[in-house]
Amino acid sequence: MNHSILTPDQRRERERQDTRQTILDAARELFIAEGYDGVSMRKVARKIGYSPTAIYDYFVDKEDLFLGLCHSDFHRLAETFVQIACVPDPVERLRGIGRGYVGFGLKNPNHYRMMFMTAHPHASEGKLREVQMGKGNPEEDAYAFLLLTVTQAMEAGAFRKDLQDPHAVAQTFWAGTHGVVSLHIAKGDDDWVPWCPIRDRMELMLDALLDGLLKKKD
Amino acid sequence: MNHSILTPDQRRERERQDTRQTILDAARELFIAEGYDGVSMRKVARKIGYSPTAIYDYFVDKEDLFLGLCHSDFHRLAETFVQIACVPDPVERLRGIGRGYVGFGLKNPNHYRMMFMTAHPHASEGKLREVQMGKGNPEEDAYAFLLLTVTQAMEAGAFRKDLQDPHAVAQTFWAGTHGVVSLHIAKGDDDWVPWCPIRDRMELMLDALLDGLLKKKD
DNA sequence: ACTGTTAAGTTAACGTTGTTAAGTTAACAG
DNA sequence: CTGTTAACTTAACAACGTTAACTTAACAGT
Repeated sequence: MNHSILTPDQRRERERQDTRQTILDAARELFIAEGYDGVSMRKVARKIGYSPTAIYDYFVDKEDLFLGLCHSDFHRLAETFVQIACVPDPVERLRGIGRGYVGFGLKNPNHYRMMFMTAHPHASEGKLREVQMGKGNPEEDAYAFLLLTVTQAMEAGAFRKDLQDPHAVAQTFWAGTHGVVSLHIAKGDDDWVPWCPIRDRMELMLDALLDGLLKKKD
Repeated sequence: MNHSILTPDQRRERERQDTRQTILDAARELFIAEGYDGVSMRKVARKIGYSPTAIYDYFVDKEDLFLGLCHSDFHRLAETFVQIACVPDPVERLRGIGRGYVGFGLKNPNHYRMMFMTAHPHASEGKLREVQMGKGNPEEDAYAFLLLTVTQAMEAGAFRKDLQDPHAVAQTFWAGTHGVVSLHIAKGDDDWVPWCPIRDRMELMLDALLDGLLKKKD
């Protein structure tokens, strides 16, 4: 092990990343359990035995801390999509993307909420956040992957011929799957709507939406 | 005017409702402009020249105040739907419901957010809230109206014959429209996705989803 | 006209929040 | 040995939602 030959600078940098990760781990556990508003900086600090203000040496504010978590979740989402890339039929691939997307939201409801159900001011003020969240990051990659798949299906002549804009199709597909998962997260516990099983809703959405977008075989 | 023949009890009750409405009006304006988290009880009170705690004589807490606003918004949404009831073709009526629903969300994004994009604990604790938000209120009515329209279209034989559960169809339709409007509210300002016009997205969603649900004419 | 009750509204306060400023401590570089 | 810097702490600020205790005025009953 090259443990002892590290320069002090290197060692300090590694310790810094370790501490950063410790904060992230504790914060993740809390955010998953209690949601964004249910977690305070003081709670996170108490959990790792630090003072609340120490966190500000690693994250500029509370949102930045949560965004740090979302960052790796975007990565996981993109990884899910990459696994789907090997499915040969582009339409089947689309279905897989939909299932992966909904499944991701059901597994990480609080992060999904932060990622896709709350507006971030990011673009208008700070530029640091633009770099962190802007084009080229995993979220962009996820949309880019969806767009690519739609384009491939389009080139294969799978869609209705009046559908020429891959963005329109991709965004509609996204909206459909997002509707299923976000409605479930926000309202799935309300018992005055006799909800069908979430899996059925997902499959029906994929079936109907794709069927309505695809070229009719006659 | 029967102003002077009111008993003191009646007059006081009317004044109470007036004050309540004053609070609601001020709160609405603020909530629409600044969103739920951007508004504090103190801000509302300052706007109407009352002390912050006076509001608590009319609303049990901040959420209750906002729910009071949502209440009338649900009413307005239901009214929009009632206007659609006269459209003869049930499928066209469904399309109208979708347009009305999305339009409502675009016009009242902050209220839409509170109504459909945030989970309320309501069911598990207080019973006052159950009465206010439970079955029979306009939100239920809106869903009931959608369900009724779906059922009518189903009885008219408009849907694929493998679709037997009107709840499944209604919830999928809801999810589709909700996906369009909620994604726009949460992410419509992000410029790293080249969004199509929201109206196009809505129409394509309605087209594709309905087409995928309806019986094929062959 | 006096009295008790009640509603409407106030001020003061509690505990919590996100965040900043200033200070401490220890490790490093020259 | 000294100056610098990173890591971390304590103290504090302003704002929050909310409660408790109080004042003020209008009413009902006698």
